[in-house]
Amino acid sequence: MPELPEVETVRRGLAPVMEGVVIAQADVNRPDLRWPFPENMAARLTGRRILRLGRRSKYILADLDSGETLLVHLGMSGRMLVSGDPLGRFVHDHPAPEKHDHVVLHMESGARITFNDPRRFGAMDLLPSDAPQRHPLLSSLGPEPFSNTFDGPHLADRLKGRKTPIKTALLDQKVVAGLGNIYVCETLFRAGIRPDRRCETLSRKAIEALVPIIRDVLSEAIEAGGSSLKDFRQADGELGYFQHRFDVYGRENDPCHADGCTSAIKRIVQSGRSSFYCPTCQR
DNA sequence: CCACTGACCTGTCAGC
DNA sequence: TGCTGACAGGTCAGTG
Repeated sequence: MPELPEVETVRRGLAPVMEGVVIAQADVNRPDLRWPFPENMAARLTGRRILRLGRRSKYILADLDSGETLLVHLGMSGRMLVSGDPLGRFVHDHPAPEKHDHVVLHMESGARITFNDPRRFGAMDLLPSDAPQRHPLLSSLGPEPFSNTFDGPHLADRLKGRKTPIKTALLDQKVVAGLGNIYVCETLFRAGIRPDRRCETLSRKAIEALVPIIRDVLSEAIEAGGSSLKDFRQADGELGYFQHRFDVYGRENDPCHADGCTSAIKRIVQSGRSSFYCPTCQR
């Protein structure tokens, strides 16, 4: 579900409750999510202090004092909810257990982190902290959108001559990490480019101009606490608010937001996924 | 290497 | 009310 802004929002919510704190107990309620959990995951988490909570693309990475890092992916419907923090930053009482609470971390502080994922497209794994990039899920990821290695020339080189639609290319995590369906649609609206436009027909200048737009869209979404459609919640259970600012995503037949434009937003399906765009503003 | 398809799961909603 | 089918934020394996 969650794209980079939602994952970053969750990470920021979890960090004050998890960083520097020992995992007193780990409940692992089933053998797998999308893939089997690593061997003895509960035992490898129990008693370990979390040194730092990081993020790479849509993955949350918790460095442990054992030299291992816990990798968490929220898939489409995953949530990580905090309850019962005694320091009062999270006032929520522990909720009653729910159907899809697959992993529960009981922190030494009294806080509890519940991983709930109805569709089970999420994942957890343990990897060596000193070489996270060797993990198969991380090894072929492209640059982080906010890093210095993601810039106009990189993107232009990466897309040069490709016949694939720009929408598909921006969803490709090897090109840039962290974009998903929502933020690609919003980016292309701001850029004035139709989602079905083939990369090879775009000028180098037009491709380079996408870089600051991608950063703007993502940082505005992080600022708003992500986007809540059906499932997404921040770590404290609150909704995100960026969905109120969508220009195109989910707005089929609604009026275009651009000044003076009287067109309605269109929806098309590209490689099995919906794309939304304004047929007048995007060419 | 590139481009496309189907698969993994469950829940929700629209339409009949 | 109840059934059916379409659809959902992601990503991988398999095919040509």
